[in-house]
Amino acid sequence: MANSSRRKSSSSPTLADVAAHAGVSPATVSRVLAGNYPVSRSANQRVLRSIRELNYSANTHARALAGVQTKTIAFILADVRGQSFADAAHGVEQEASRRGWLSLIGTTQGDSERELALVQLMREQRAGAVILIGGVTNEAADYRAKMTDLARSLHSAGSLLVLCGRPPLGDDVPTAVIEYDNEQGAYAMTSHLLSQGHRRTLFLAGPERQSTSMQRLAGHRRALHDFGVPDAPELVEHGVFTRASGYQLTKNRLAAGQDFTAVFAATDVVAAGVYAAAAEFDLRVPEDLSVVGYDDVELAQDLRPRLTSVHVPYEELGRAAAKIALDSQHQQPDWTGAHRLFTTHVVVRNSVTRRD
Amino acid sequence: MANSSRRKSSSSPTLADVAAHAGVSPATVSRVLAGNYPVSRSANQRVLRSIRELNYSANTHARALAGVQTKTIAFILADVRGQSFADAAHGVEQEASRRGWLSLIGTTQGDSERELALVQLMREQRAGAVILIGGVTNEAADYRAKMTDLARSLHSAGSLLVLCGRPPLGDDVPTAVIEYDNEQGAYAMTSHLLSQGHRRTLFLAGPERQSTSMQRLAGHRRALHDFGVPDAPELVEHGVFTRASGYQLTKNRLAAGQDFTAVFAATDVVAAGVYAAAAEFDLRVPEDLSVVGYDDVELAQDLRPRLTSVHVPYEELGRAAAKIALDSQHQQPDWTGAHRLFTTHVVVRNSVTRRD
DNA sequence: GGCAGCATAGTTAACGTTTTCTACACGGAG
DNA sequence: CTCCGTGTAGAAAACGTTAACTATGCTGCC
Repeated sequence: MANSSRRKSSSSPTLADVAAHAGVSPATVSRVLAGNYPVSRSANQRVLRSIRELNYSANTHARALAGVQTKTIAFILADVRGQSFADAAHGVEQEASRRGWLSLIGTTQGDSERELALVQLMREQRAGAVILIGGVTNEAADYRAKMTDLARSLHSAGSLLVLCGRPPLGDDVPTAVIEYDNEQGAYAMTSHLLSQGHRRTLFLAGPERQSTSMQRLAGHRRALHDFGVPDAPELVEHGVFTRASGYQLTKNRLAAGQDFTAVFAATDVVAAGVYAAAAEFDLRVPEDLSVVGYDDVELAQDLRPRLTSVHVPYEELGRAAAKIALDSQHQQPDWTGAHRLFTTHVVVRNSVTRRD
Repeated sequence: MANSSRRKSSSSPTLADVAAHAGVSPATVSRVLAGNYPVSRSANQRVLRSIRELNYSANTHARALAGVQTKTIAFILADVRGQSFADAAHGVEQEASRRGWLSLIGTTQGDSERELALVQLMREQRAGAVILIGGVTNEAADYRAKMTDLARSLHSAGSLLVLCGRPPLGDDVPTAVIEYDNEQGAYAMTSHLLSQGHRRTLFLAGPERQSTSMQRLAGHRRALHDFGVPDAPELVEHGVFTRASGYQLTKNRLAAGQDFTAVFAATDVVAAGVYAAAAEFDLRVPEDLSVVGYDDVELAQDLRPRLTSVHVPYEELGRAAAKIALDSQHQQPDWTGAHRLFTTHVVVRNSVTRRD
């Protein structure tokens, strides 16, 4: 009495199955579901009951194919384990779910090839918007060209590419950009260090070709220059944004003999590594070594001494990105890209001491 | 010369557009893409060139509708910001991408309604597998029934529901289960505390109806019982798995007068909150108050003193879940559910002192 | 020299929705 | 008593792929 199709007895029921079960046409079922067309009370109830009895759920792909927009927003980041990006992801998620959108997270592990592939994938999936969070690792012309193409094709498909915490692709590329002042934050932090008398600061940067890393380093250098402190290339080390990296780099430096009074870690978790290395060499923070970080994640308050850091409003950044992406849905197709810049500021805690 | 369709001049090019541009039939283009059928050298090249020139990308929805399996694995967790789940997510991601699958993360914020909706959504999206990580918040019959239905319908669609770190739904429900010994870990930790002479331990549990929280509490109670320590309901507080919760709960307790020598926090980040509260009352850890946590995330090593915690192999958990989910793809449809149990163990650091 | 077999190519029917178009009663107004 | 909205229903055409059929020259074998 129930299903007449034999071949797919084990597959999910389709709209046609529901229609047959309820004794109406497929169109009527679709209408009950959409609720955008008058359907008689009795038909409505029968359909609803059949849906429940057959445990029917619509096939999103068919639905998408028929032209219904998939309310999906994608955001792509390097690694979920980084507290800062997780915060941003949370912001995106929050804003998206508030509007009834589904959000998907994809991770690149810092690989720009994988990043391109993911954006491409999201374009194929017809995501309503794609948000890219975090610095760019690859500034090769080839990469830029490909990403530009993707931005254009996303845009022409009614979607939008949002660049969050990374440099724009160019004025003629249809993207929205959300930035925070990386360079300025580092400038302020280094100024703070200098004002406390630190003339030799070890800067633990991120990867050498990573935009976030380079911007922070640039801010640091500019402050040094403005304060008339000569550039000391030997006081810059490149690593990755992990605790292990901070630990290893610091340990190596300390083993080679300490010739700096402070360490500026590119990230709070890197700073945690610095703390660990310092402890191993029986160096007290901040008495023997001052340490500062960047991002101001929760961890900064749990380290002892509490870590002086640069605050970045990651969650808000994510929320703003989602907001722009979602708002663009109702805009004209010729909508011109938004550009927002968030500010950063130094949060002073107890990890820096005065030196003379 | 290029596109003849006018209505959709701004939309993405379709396979038919490519075919027209290359002067071949749609089928040939599809074959070039799939590479599962002989195509002449010349046709192949023309198609490839047209694809590049038109910047074509296949519509996943149409593809999925035509029966091609979407290589997508979904994993659903409460909150990306939790370090432990992020680790698990990383494990899943790692394993999935290793096999060329895309993984999507969805978050529930601990809301079981949202969890059901997400699984439903993933079922609609025809995900190859759905992994649920973390404890269940709702044990209502209604919830169980719905999740059971979803598991069945996922299974009958050739997909699989993997329950990770949460109790099974029942023997007759087609799911795979990955667990870790929550109860045993808590038992071991409380035993450790008792062996150090702590007779009054404040247990900071998670939400009252949360399986992980309840299992840890059960282990704690069993140890108490086995050591002949009378049950003290006033020494159990329920909160959530955040630093703020641990901080507030401990502060309240401390303000009311300390009648315990140790705190067992349900989670490392909760323990971080305990540290903060203790510091505010000028209590030294562990001299004045011993503290232990659960999960053994990176943070445990950054707290001072270093936190004694129960190690849970989250990343491995995630990897195992993905492995089972992906392996099931090649299995018989009547494949019976796997069940794996990971063990946990106490990692002793410096946050507990002896009491007599 | 007819014909099986093979390498290519095109036709066409799914796949499961949504969304026009039609279709048909049923009232009430002229 | 016709005619026209109006409320409700079904038929059928998209949507963009894939895959199962056909269709066509060839090559080479009896």
